[in-house]
Amino acid sequence: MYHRDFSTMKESILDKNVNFSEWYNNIIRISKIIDDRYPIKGMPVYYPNGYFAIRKILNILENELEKYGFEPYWFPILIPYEIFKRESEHIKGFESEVFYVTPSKPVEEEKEIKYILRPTSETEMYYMFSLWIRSYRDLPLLTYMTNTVYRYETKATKPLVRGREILWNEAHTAHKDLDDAEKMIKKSMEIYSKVFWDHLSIPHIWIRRPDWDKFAGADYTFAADTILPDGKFLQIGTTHLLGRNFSKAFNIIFEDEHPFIKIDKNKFEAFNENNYRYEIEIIEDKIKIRLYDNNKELIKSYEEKIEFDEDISEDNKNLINKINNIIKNKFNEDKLVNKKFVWQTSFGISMRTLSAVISIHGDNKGLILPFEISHIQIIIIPIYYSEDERSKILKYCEDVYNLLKEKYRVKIDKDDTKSPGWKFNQYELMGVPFRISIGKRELEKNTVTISVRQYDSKSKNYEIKLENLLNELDRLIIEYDKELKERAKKYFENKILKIDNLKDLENNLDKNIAFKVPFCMKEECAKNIKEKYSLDVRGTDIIPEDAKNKKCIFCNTDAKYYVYVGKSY
RNA sequence: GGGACCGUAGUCCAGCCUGGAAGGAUGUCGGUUUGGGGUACCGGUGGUCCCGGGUUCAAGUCCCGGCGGUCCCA
Repeated sequence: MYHRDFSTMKESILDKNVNFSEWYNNIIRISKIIDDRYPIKGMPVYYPNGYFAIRKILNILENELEKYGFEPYWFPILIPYEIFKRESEHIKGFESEVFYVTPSKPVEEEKEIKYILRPTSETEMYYMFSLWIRSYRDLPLLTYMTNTVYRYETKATKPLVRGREILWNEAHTAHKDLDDAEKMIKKSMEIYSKVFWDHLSIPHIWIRRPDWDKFAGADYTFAADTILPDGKFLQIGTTHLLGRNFSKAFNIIFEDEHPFIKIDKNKFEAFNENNYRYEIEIIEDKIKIRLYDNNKELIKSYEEKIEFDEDISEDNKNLINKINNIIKNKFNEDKLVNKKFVWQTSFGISMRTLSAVISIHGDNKGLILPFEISHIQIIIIPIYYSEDERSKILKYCEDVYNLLKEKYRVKIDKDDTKSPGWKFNQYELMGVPFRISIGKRELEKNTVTISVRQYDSKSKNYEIKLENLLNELDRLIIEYDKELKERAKKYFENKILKIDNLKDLENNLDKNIAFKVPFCMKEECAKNIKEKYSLDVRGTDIIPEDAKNKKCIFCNTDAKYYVYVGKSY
């Protein structure tokens, strides 16, 4: 059942709507995406049809990042264990699933761990960031790395979805203040949505993860979730505001123009030479300043009225001067320190994206790939009945191939041992968008027959004169991707049901959909939901939707926000 | 983290309960035929029965451990 060859296609059970999980497991093998016979759990081998698509997706992303000013870096695959341990929350989140590396054949007595395989690259990169960053002029630092990371998954693995080796692109940035870092978070979501929707037609929503589910070491995490045909959420991209958690652990410090640091919407802080902390809060027309010592004890507090100014930022010279003067005059402070920890973000997209493409666009005949990422975009299939015809038709195929090869990834299948019908089915299975059949008919009329991959039905055929081929292709490709996108949009329309009571949820549990419901935002309640319904609380909208006049549909206490709940991968 | 099921030819499987000669289909190779939606036939080829240990005169089959896979629950 697990490793079907093309030959057994007729017998195989491949109904996406009846048993999605089985359909997925079969399709990724028979459509030449992966070969998971490699004898390590969670580490399959990727065939060209799969690896090419993964690389292409990551290339699209790299281009988008570079347009915004990101630059590629390469860091080693090994991280010294000592460095990995530095950020306490981070290590808590990852230590149980890292691969530990011993530098040579381990001797029984020497069990000391020296290195780990990177499970994600924050720690190794930020070790270097602390050496590179000196001045505000070094910021923002915008880096990305397309690489592999390793996580020791012990339980169920699923090709492309959960494995021990992950191909992905991770971006890491450092900024002078919170505003700048949050702008980056916004931009990262824009870039990712462009990749998911504009290029790959994957419908998705951005969700603010609840605190108990955020990235280890982050202040908050936003995730792009899509929903697969079985109604389960699949996370396909994440972006994290790391705040100053890592810069404090790794000592990533820069010297700024001025000493004030924006730490919240209307809060600043600053430090004096003794490392005493000033907290400056601006509320409507008041400015409040508090001074804390090293033990976080309040030493002095002061407030006064100011003219309200909309622009609360370090760039507002008026405001900064005002604060400076108060501190100088009322707190007798000569010098505030300009050295600050950087604000950081990190975000990533992995090959999981391909599993979403396969799951959402594919049908019972096989894969359907967006034109841009298909390894073979156009397959030419010669059809002939005699030796004499064969050479003429192959020559004609070569002519068509030469016409297309500059612009498209095109291939002629000259294999005589397979019938044309067999080939039609094989390339549809592999998700090749366009087929060009060339036989006697086309040869005589100087045309080609283009067949376009259709969802769950036979290809649509167009007979086109050779001189119109390039123009017609342009048009058909746009139409192909447009249909793909419209189908995906329609697919997603009824995937999330917004409801206010538990009965409606219970009645729809078997409908392969997700839900949006009023929720109390308590972790304990989320745990109960998981236990009782196997549903995860995925989080709120990025700007949470208010549910203050509602009751949490699970525990019936006052609700705070609407959250997304559903089964998940 | 807990549980269920599974691993036999390149692939998909039967055989295991009840121990006694390694099977089928498909692929692959040679040939004939066929070719516009998975041609048909003839002949050949293909096995560390996942690995290690145990029980037994005898293990694919029973027992234990590991590796790998699928699913369910947390």
